[in-house]
Amino acid sequence: MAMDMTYFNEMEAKIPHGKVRTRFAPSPTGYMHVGNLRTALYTWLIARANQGTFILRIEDTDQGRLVEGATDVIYRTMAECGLNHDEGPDVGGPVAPYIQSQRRDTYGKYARLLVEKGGAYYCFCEKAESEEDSGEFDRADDPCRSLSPEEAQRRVDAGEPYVIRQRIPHEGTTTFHDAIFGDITVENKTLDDQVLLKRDGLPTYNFANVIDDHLMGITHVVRGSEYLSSAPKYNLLYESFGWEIPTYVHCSPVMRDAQNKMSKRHGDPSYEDLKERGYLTEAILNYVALLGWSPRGQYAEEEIFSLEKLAEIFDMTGISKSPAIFDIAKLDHFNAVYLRAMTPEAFAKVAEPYIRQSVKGDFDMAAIAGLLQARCEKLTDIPEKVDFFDELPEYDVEFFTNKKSKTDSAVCTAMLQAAIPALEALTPWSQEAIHDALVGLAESLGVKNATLMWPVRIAAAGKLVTPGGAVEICQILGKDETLRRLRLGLSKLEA
RNA sequence: GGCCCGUUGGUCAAGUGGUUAAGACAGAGGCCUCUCACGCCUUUAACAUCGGUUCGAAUCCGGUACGGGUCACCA
Repeated sequence: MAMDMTYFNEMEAKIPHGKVRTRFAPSPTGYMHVGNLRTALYTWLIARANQGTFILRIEDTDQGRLVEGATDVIYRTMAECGLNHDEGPDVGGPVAPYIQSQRRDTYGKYARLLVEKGGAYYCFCEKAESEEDSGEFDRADDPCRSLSPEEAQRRVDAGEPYVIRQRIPHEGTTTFHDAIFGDITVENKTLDDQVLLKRDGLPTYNFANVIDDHLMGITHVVRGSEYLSSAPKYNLLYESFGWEIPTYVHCSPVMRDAQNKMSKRHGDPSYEDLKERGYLTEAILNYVALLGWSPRGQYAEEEIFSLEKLAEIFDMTGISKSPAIFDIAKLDHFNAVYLRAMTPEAFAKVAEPYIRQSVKGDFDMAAIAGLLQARCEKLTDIPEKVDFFDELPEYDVEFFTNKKSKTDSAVCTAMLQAAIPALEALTPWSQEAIHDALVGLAESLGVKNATLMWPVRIAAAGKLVTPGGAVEICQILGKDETLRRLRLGLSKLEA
């Protein structure tokens, strides 16, 4: 009884050929791990570096794990990162649908086709729960494997529940090639007859992947190295179907430490968490790109790359085999580099909301941002640094004493006594004017700049460490508020 | 336990038989300087281990150790 091949012929006819096609296929869990983001990035880069097509596919076969709004997180993250897709659930494409739950009948048809071709068989065994952790590895042959096709068909027709299992040869070896790991050979007897189609008619992940990747014309299968050991079974599947085998690109995981992967469960940050912690998208992407990949040749000594530049120079042979530990300190550095590289205007724009967290008063935001740009690694560093503008903090008179500036309370008293009238007389309250006045004053008093600047800054800010010096702070504070604070400092010293 | 994979400074990593074994982050020291930063300079620190091949090995081959993955009707 020959199968009607019309359906399959139609499906095959739709497959695009000739161009590199990659896919990112997340399952919608509600957030993007750093590892996922990196996989998405590499997948996108392989497509872009080869003028290929990048596809987004949603793997939602596990209905029990569906999370509300989870696909939105994926769309938003991808869009925010600039990892635009050419085909996907939202934009459609020639091999739609791109959501696995909408493709379910396809898998069943292909599973039965595979049975027909001899690469799979019906299995009527009860779910074997006993063998869970039996510690046994040489599992006995499944009894259904040797059922005659007629017998199996008869039981299927009789309505007996079944699964479809892959028929793995007992003898020989299977070799597959991975772009990162090279050739890997395993003995077929170490492979088991995995379930392809579950009792409920839904495909297992491994089967759905093979079917979808083939029908969508995927040329490069990029995924985590945890799938390395199932790759031989994929090859056997492709061979049974008589399909072309794609290029495998297995990526080692991003680790939190030497032995654990990054995980939400351990509190490791997702992409969204990192954004919330004050990191820029560009910095995150740049860092993540280099976590497990490095450019060769002329770019080997550089590490600041825009997404566009990466798309130009990315070469998947630079992906490393060993896992990489996520180092937040290095991300801090990348973020700082990106922050400093922004134009003052652009920086002021992203910084303002953070400045506003602690500065409600009417101050020059651009000027405050100017103080901050070279002084923060993360945007979240900001609020704490500028909290003295709105309100002068309570501070200890001891702050006035500083060895390096050669100040103590007596010196500071004298300095403030001289500084107050000098500043009071200033008409244009500009940075330049304040600077000239104070530097001139220091000179006429015969002290070094620091000796005068220190008490002025302490009195103006009430903090030992501030972004910017006395001049900038006074300017931003305004004349009245500066004088008020300096007088307050003086009375503190005289008390 | 079987099978598979990995191992260059604390971290990311370059390196593909001959190098003083890059570079970056972090650390240390210094310069600059009105505090802190920025910037600049200097500096500490590595080929897991044992054998083999070779005139010569981080690079090739084996053993060992350590780490990871996988062995689901999960993805």
